[in-house]
Amino acid sequence: MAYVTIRDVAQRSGTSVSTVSRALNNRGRISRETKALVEKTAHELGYIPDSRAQAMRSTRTRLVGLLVPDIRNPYFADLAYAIQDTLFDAGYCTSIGTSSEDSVKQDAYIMNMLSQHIDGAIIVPRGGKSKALKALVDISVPMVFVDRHVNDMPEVPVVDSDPSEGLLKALTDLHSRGFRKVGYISGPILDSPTLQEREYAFRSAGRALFGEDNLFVESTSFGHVSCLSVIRKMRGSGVNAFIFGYSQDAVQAISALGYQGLAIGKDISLISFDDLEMFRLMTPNISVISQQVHVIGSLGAQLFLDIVERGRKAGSQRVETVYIPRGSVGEAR
Amino acid sequence: MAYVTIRDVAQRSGTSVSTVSRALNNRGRISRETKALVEKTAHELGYIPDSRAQAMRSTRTRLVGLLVPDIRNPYFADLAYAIQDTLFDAGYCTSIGTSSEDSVKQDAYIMNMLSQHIDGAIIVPRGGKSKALKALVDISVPMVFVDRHVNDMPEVPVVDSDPSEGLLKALTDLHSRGFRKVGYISGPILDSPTLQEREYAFRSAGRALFGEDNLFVESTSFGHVSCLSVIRKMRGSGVNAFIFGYSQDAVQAISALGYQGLAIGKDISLISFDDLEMFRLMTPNISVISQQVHVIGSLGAQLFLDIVERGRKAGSQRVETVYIPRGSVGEAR
DNA sequence: CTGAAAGCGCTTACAG
DNA sequence: CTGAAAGCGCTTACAG
Repeated sequence: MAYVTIRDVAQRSGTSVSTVSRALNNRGRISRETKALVEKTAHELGYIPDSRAQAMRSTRTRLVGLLVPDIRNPYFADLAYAIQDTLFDAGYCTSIGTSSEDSVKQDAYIMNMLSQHIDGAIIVPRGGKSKALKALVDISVPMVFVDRHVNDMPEVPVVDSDPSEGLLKALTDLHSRGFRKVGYISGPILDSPTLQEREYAFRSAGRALFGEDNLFVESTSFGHVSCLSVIRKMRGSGVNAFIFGYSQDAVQAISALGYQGLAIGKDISLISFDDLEMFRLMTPNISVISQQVHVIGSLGAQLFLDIVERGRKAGSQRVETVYIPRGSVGEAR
Repeated sequence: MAYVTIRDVAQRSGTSVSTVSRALNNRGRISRETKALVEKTAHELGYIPDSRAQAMRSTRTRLVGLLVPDIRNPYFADLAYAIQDTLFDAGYCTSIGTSSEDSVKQDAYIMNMLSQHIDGAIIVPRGGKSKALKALVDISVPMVFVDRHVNDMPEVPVVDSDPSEGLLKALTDLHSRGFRKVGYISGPILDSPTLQEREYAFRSAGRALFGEDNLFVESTSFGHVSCLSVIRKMRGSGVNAFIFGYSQDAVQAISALGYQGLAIGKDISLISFDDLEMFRLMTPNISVISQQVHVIGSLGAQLFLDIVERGRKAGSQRVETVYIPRGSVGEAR
């Protein structure tokens, strides 16, 4: 562990510490030759500036903390990727942490980030206004929430997804193909405002197009309600088109239906939320309502940069969902 | 942005900066009451130690850089999760970076990490011995490679996966169920030593059990070779049991076979590498050869901790794959 | 048991 | 255009 310091560079190039600093940062007046000499020496010695020391002087670390519930969830992985990508291009280093949907871990991670004097935080929050979240606001660390919001913290801008547009397009497609009844499997809705909002949006748009009586909605919140039995029941009522609010339910249903000899896109039509890679790999390709997670991520990062670099406190934004029709939706018969 | 410093705590508690430091770090002799007073004051003021300043004195940052090719790949997401989890419990903060399978980005990220004076790095390397990788070794930053190795860097310990055990068990299962021919779809093998090793291990174990002539191997390296056509061809030769070296091919095959009305686990038996969550959701559940990514991750982290905390330079280790039989394998007929 | 002082590696006014 | 000095927030010998 032998780091080269600015002092080493100064000695070797026969200049002073301050001259080296200026040469390397293009700040202040400096002669062409000195600059060239210093740069050459720094390179030869393999000098890497110590960003901690830099940060201590400038109160800028160019480090942002990103906190997601679980990086193993493809949705959050995509989100993290998009955010990190945008921030990297803006010269920021992103430190990704995982809260495991656990408020205690979330807070531990935030305190850790705070002790590194991050320039800001992008957070998919869980639970309410916790101690660490409050600390962030108290120290007035630039902050953006993504995908979810916290009830008592209206001062923090939020970028999340608006399900209505995608659902409307999906329902319109089903209707135009002759379906007159639609089933909606809303997933484990209990603890998830996101899933709740999707169900609500489904009901609103569905009512107008199909009429209240032709909407069949069921959640899989409770362990004993299997997504398959729900589908069977609905099919008994003449439902042949389904929308899944929760993509895991869709994955489960698709293979089970195939196994039962039902052809997707012919015997049964279905659409799922979330444009997962596997949906594009399957036969037939699965129609989806995409949250455009990449847009959410880069927009969240943009909002953050607006606050940090331009001191502009942007308002919350919603990203429209988009319906992507593919082979899993056929004609009604 | 108003951070409370150690000086604030000293003033408020009527002590000195050094006393506060000692009280909070349990170092040196200190009276019970002073310690209690300082702790109380620190808490009241919401003091968060500046870890950059701490690090500058102690030459330890408790920060480790983790570099994976793409966090959106479920395998790497699992790996990152396991590593971060282990390191977190040991008191380290993990900064996850993404190289996008791009040597330039990889190097940029490493230099960035280096400038934060990380205590070490855990890396899924791509390509050969790059400049930044060399810099890490030069500064003798503790380092471990995971999942892959770099040819010219034998000094860096590697934790990766050994495909043979799992393959042997999988093949034995197929044989005991009466299958006498096996197909192996090896995936886009061209640039992947991992996939190459799997195919090689399949051939070795398969030869002993089934005989050279009953092994059918095909890669999907080239865009125009579809995994489905390969399966069709092999079935024409009387093959009804398949092993997939590359899980994406399996996902694709499973839904396509279901769509064609073939029942998995009855008409056709299959096993895939990688214990993906979706394989456990499908009907029937898909038998897999698990890399035990969680074990690889925590072992990698352990190896790293051995180096950093105990100065013990551990050797490379291989993690056995494990065969997990499930419903997608039936009896031959 | 406690405080004043030095120093980690940098940047930034301030002289010259 | 260049160098000496102060100071960012902390820890750690060193006196007392």
